[in-house]
Amino acid sequence: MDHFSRNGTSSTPSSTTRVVDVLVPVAIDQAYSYRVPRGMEVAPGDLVTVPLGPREVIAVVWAENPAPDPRLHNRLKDIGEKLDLPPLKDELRTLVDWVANYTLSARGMVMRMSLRMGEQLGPERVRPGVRLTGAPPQRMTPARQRLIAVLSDGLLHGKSDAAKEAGVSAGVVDGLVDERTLTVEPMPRPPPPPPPDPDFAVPDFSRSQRTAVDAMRALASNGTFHVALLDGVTGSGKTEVYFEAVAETIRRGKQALILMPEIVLTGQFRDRFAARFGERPLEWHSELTPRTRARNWAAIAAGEGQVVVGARSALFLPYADLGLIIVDEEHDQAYKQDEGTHYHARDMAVVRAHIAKIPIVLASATPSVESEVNARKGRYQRVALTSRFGGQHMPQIEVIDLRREGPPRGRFISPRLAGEVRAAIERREQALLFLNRRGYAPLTLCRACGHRFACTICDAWLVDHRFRQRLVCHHCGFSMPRPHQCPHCAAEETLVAVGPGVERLQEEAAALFPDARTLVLSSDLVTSIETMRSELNDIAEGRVDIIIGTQLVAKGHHFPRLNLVGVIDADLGLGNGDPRAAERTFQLLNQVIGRTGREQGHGVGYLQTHQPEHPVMRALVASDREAFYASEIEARERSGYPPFGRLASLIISAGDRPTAESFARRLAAIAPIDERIQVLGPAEAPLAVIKGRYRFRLLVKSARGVDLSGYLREWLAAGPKTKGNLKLEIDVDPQSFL
DNA sequence: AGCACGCCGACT
DNA sequence: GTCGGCGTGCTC
Repeated sequence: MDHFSRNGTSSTPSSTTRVVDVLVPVAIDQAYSYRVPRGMEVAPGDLVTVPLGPREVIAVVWAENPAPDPRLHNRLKDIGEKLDLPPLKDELRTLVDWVANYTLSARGMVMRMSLRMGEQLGPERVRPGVRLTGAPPQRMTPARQRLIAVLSDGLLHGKSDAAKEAGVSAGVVDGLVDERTLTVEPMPRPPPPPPPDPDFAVPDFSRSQRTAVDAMRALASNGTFHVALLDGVTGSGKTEVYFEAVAETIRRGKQALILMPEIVLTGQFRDRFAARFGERPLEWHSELTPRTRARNWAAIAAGEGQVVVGARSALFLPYADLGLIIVDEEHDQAYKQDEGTHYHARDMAVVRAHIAKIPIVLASATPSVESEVNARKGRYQRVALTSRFGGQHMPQIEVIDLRREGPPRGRFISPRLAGEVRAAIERREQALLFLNRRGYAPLTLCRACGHRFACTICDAWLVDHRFRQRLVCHHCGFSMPRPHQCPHCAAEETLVAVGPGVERLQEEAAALFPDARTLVLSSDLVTSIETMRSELNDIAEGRVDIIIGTQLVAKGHHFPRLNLVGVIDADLGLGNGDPRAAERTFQLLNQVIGRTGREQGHGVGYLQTHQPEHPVMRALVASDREAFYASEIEARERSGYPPFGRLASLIISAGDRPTAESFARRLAAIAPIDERIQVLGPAEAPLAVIKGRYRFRLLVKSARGVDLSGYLREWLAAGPKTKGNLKLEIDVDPQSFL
């Protein structure tokens, strides 16, 4: 028992002292108990500050605690203060508990995602303004003259704005303030932007869109829990159609959340939104500055931000009155968070909609197999948009069999594809060469001794990046200068690049089409959103003939002059043992080829492949989506993979192999017996070493409908304690197997 | 001796 | 997650 009371706070609680359970934003699952100071009124959901160890944190009152643990009675501390912010609603607290339970992560960490408002919650900084009120200064200078001219209207100008407009430094402004020519007044706070106008510009919908539009409006006005799968091919006007559900939600005075997989989208998206609603939506993503983050958080909590466009973390925000969720590109893998709390934002969005009893729309041109099955079984309402808007045709797709008509050794563009690209350029059209591989070459080896350059701390080859003149590990970021000598046999200039990357493809394209203007779009070459925007603009304005890109080009960009896509290696994503490989390849290739023929209506896609008979290639060539889903659903059902069975993965990692392996074995050995559940492994994880950590994996496979989280919780509670640098990562419903 | 760094456990 | 405590090992 602690006899040394801290700060005199640990006096014996009298029967009148109220105690509440408070969830603190740290990696702790239980709520902690705090005393409520006399005169303070708190209720579950309230934001408070509490002392936690040596510091003070913002936390949330989670529940009343009428019977505090007697072992803690003299250690309970007081709540600091109650913050003047709207409380977290029941609905959000239930979601936090639900997600923490499902993902087996600490509730404190899940709650933290709702409190990500930055530390800038204090009152808005007042911007100083200046006004011309006094006599001209004794000494007039040209700079002072210009400033006075700018302020001659006698109105209040922002101090830095006025200086900028007059082309003078802030010192000149201060000088005139000292001379009493100008007076400083606080700038009034700019009024919040007007809410989006649901009737600003309602588009004329085509006949084929109208049914879908009606469904969207109906779902939004019913306002109850309901899941719709908005299934529309690229170019069918999906966005404009789901905007009608958003409009209806605004009319009902409620908030709408639009989730997006990649925030790069918001540039073009923002403009489309403004064209429809006359205002911009509120944004939420990791690139926000702390100030904007705090402001947007407060606006969302106060119900002022009526439409929020955000990345997955926007799901956990404390909306004052959420009435609709849209998950755009619902099939996108980027919705899965793979560190900290492992959650799938699309799935948790459905959970939130269910808890809040509101409608949700999942939109995609290539729905995830999970959502497709739900639509087929009638659990989700399917709202289909089957044709492209404005008379555009679906692209035609052809296979180039690399076994029969492949390029010469060391080259990657087949003669037929090269011919088609040449013809396109001659027709003054654009071509896109797609290769989902950054850098110059994925492997470098020594011709003399066979030495291969591998990362020293990961189980991966180093990727040659010629543009940066370095060999780079794509898993940990390690890099080294490109050597000229083999470190193994000391031979000079014997190193050869093996396999293609986009940089090498550009080299080949430049050799094949010396007069064409080429541009590489790859995430590692994107220095800023601004240059990316100007490059996209160059493409749109026709200043580029051949675009060479990775996955980055598949995401939502609109290339008006593009009519030809060549997929350099259509097999790249297949055959790495990942049960979702086929689905992902189908979605990615479909999306890339969907970039063509958006305006002139005769897009063609060429798939270079070694396996033209693969169901993915066949379905793409025949434009037969049904065939793909039918074969994929059948395969999943046969093997008991999601959504017909459930998976969880446990990754055990440690600084040395034996520690990781023996822990994994001990854990596997005590897995509770359950005839509906199989525990597979431990096996070395697909990437056995990352950042110097040795990784083993246990795969838990169960029938559909089994409470996997409950099973895992019970199992792990009885398991050996993780200690030292040994780490156990739990991923319920894993998406990727790497 | 003095301190940088890493590991460990507590946090109501 | 974040802090302090404490051990190890290295040095103006």
